Amino acid sequence: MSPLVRKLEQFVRLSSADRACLTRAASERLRKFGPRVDIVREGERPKDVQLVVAGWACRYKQLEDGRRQVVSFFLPGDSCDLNVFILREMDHSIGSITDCTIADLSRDFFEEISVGYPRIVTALWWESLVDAAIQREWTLNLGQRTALERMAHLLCELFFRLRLAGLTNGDGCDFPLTQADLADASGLSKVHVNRTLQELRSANLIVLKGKTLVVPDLRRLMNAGLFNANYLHMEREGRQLDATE
Amino acid sequence: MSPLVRKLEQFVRLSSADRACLTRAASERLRKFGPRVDIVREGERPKDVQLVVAGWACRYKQLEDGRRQVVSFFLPGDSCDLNVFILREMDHSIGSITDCTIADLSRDFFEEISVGYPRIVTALWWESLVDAAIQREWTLNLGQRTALERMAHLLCELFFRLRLAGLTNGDGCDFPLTQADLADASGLSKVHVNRTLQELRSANLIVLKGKTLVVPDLRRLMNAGLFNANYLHMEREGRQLDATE
DNA sequence: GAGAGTGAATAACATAGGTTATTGAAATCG
DNA sequence: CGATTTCAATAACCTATGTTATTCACTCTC
Repeated sequence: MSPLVRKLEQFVRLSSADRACLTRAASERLRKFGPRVDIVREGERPKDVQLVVAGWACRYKQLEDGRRQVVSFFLPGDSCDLNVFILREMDHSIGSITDCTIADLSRDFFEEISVGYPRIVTALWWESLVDAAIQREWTLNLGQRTALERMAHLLCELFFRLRLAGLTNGDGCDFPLTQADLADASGLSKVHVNRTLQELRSANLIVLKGKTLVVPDLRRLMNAGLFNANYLHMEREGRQLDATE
Repeated sequence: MSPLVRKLEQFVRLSSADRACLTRAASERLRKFGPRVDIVREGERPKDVQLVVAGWACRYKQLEDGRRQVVSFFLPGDSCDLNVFILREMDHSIGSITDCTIADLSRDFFEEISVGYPRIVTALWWESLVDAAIQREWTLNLGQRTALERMAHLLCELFFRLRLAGLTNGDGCDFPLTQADLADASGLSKVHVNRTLQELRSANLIVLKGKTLVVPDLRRLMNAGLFNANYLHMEREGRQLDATE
């Protein structure tokens, strides 16, 4: 099952027609990108909604003097704002981190689902509300948490989101971010990210080596990051996920 | 003309029926709140969409140890996320800053406009995309800008948004935020907010006294805050606003 | 109109995190 | 396979911002 379907099913029960519709959307109009290239650039007119079918990407904003902030990560199954096409120009860029496969979803696709696939519409609404909640949480993260808390929080969030998309194996996951990426996302310097990761390692909160992250005890990492998963809204009426599901 | 209508008309041309519909929505189911009280609390089930008819409010998140982050401000005419009612619980609180009048917009209202008022739907889409863009800009603000830039940027944003809603007079506006509010919003300490405001004052970038803000030269304040208004998407096809309109 | 509370200003001092530079180990490449 | 680039680690030093405390000016209230 694709990460997208898997993720959306955490919130809405989808029919097999729904799943087929999503699978089709994620297999047409594909574009492939190498690592660390721009997929969409600030200032361009948004034409489609981008769905990440495979690979990691990020949204980022940059100041004239080069300071750069990653404002969110795209994991497989994530897409950018619905309905962006009503805007005149992008206020941020989207860049790949790893090799990426992107599906472009047209305006027509959204018109199609809005008449024939109400559950998909609900699921996409849910996704966009979660995206907004994540962005608020990042504001809290950058504004209030210390370097150690901030890094622990970020790693928790990524781990939860990967797990939701079915991309973890046990307590580990692929982790292609460099320390420079983490610095851009956390508002810390590269050097301090390094120090902070050392600290997390020596407390046995993470094992991060090569491009693999292992979280031996998620509860402890959550505590270190003051992480409360409520903002990810991983619930469907009538059931709940707990941290270990 | 109400701040809401005035703001939405910056983006979409509304008919008089559209305007009447919005005006009606903003006059039914009103609740009044005193200053500095909670309007919605984290953990509650969202039942309606809140529209601020009058007064200033904010969204905020708090850590267990009391650290508090204001993640956005609500000015008159602003509303919280569309479709929140599909979520089970709020991941943040909404609190008043001044005396506030809030209109509760029901699910039914949104169903009504989605069949009969397509321009309002487009306008609300635009608003929610702008909200998302503002939240990303705050992420950049907290992650990369220095204290001085950050404060200048925040003041620029508020000034632009107030002007869009018709709530400025010339180069001045009401400004009910305390230095503690600014601290919670900017991730700085109260003391440093004070220092930073002094600095902005002595550079003649702002005149802030009592509950009034005057921006003698908006261009200069924008430069100081590395402020680029593109993320507010204040444009309608076929026309543009410039900084002085 | 004295007392209580809130918001702003300022000072003295402390520290978390930034900066610059160097080195080594892996990837990547021609 | 050696050359080049990228990424991670570490050290020495620095500064922007935080902390704690005090005072002053208002405004509210009884």
